[in-house]
Amino acid sequence: MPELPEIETIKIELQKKIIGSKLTKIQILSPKSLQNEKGQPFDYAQGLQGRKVLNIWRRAKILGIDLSSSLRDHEVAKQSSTDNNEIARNDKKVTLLFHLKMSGQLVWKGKRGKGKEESFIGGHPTEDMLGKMPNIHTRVIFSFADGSHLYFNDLRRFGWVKVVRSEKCKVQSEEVLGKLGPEPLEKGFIWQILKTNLLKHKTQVVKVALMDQTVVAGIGNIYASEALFNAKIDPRTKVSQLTDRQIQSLHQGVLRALRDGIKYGGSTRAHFVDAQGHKGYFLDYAYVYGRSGHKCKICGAQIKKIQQAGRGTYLCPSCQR
DNA sequence: CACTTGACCTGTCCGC
DNA sequence: TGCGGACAGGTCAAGT
Repeated sequence: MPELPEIETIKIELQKKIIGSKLTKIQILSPKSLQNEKGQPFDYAQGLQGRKVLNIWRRAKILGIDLSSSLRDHEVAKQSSTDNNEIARNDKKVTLLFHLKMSGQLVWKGKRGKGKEESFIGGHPTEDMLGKMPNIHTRVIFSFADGSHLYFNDLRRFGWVKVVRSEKCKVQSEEVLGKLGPEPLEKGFIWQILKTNLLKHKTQVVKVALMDQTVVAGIGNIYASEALFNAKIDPRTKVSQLTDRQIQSLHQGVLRALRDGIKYGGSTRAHFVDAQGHKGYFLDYAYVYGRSGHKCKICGAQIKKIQQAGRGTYLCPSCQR
């Protein structure tokens, strides 16, 4: 379920696990999944070996892992293209960018302390989440000097990992990150900003505008439905019809949905220790998403599912009007 | 220009 | 049980 809260949780957990670790090996099981800045296959994995994890960050739904410059000199691989060598020059810092899209997962497995096996998973939920690793959906494996591994799994192969120059991320270049609006959980995201950005899409329906990454970064189909429920706004309302008061509620609704997502989705599902496999995840706590036909947790009315811009939207016809 | 649809992939679930 | 079709959390390009 990779929207902002899931990526945020992965960020926090991975920070605990791999900052300072040295990359020893990268295995590419699906060549299209590991890309260079241009989106072409990155075939110079050797250029990443020996680098250390400096920092892990998130922007919208993108996770970034900053790597140091290479500690050793590398022979230029004969088979690799010029482009890829340029990106992974051994004197330059590089960053791994991850986008999980619909079905991506990041799984970390390793031993900490006295040989105790630990695992962590974040992203799309599947039944046997900690089953075999790697499995048939594993696309890239990153191995570290301490014997731990980070697995990038992606059933539908929409997701990607990109190797980019760190300097491009510092300036938040559109070229590598895409066009992104404000980070909703940062201080500067006040309701007036939401209003200004929404009003650039006056004719659109509010739910569709909320999912536009240039309006607010990181909201996908689930949290858009949940935020509108929290705000008691009908998702079919045109942006131009919204009152200031409604935009204020929506602003609060967005924050609440995302924070709850981090609280529940994050901690209950994404954090696994000793393969204990908790089953609950954010959708168990959702008010409307995925609950069509069920009773509204607030008023008891039947939750309805409609179609907007080709995507499912869930609402409570009684609470949201 | 604004908005919708299709494509990218592979899997699951539901009805017949 | 088997089979076809609809559907799935994201995003970009192409089409209307």
